[in-house]
Amino acid sequence: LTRLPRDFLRRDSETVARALLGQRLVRVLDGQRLAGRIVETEAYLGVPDRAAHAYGGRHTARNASLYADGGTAYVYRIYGLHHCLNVVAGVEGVPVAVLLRALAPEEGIAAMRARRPAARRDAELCAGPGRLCAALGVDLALDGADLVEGEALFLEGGAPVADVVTGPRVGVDYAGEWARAPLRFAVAGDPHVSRPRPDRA
DNA sequence: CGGCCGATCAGCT
DNA sequence: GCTGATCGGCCGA
Repeated sequence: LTRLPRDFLRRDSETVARALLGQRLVRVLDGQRLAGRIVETEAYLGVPDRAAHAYGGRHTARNASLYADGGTAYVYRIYGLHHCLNVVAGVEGVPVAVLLRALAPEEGIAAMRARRPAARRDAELCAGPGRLCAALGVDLALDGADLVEGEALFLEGGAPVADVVTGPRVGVDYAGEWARAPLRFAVAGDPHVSRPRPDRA
């Protein structure tokens, strides 16, 4: 139940993406804790990364949070209706981040189910970036939130993860070589990971 | 279980 | 205009 310190997040995004596996994401909604263990992430490397929203230094109203200090939340809407939550890594001015793709639900599971009636099993509640946001009630109102000191959405330390698998990032085929780079990370064999699963060890 | 399709919108990849 | 760092419902097998 100890919070992750900011320096944990002020590193390069690939390091942070690996290190976040096994840590906990906590959302406080109506005074209740909804929480889960992070089991799947993707690293976005910023300016040189064709798949990243900050590719080529792009800096707009939508992605402004990417340029904030490590530990800030970057939330954006995708396909018009879903949301994705990123943990900004690095330091202020460096637009690198880690997309949170899946959680193993631990606390407030009934509340998550109420928000996601389509989920058939607990393993599907937070298996996917849009599903995770729906289950925890994360939307654009939390864009720019402080995940280190904030009260509504924050990160807590968890158990270290021994086996990590890697694979290509999802949905970025347009990004050429960058699409195939092994920048997706998951806890090996964890049933709460989204599909398609990464394979390489 | 796998594949297709519609939903819905901000920034142009 | 077109298209995503997506999901869920519906179809057929």
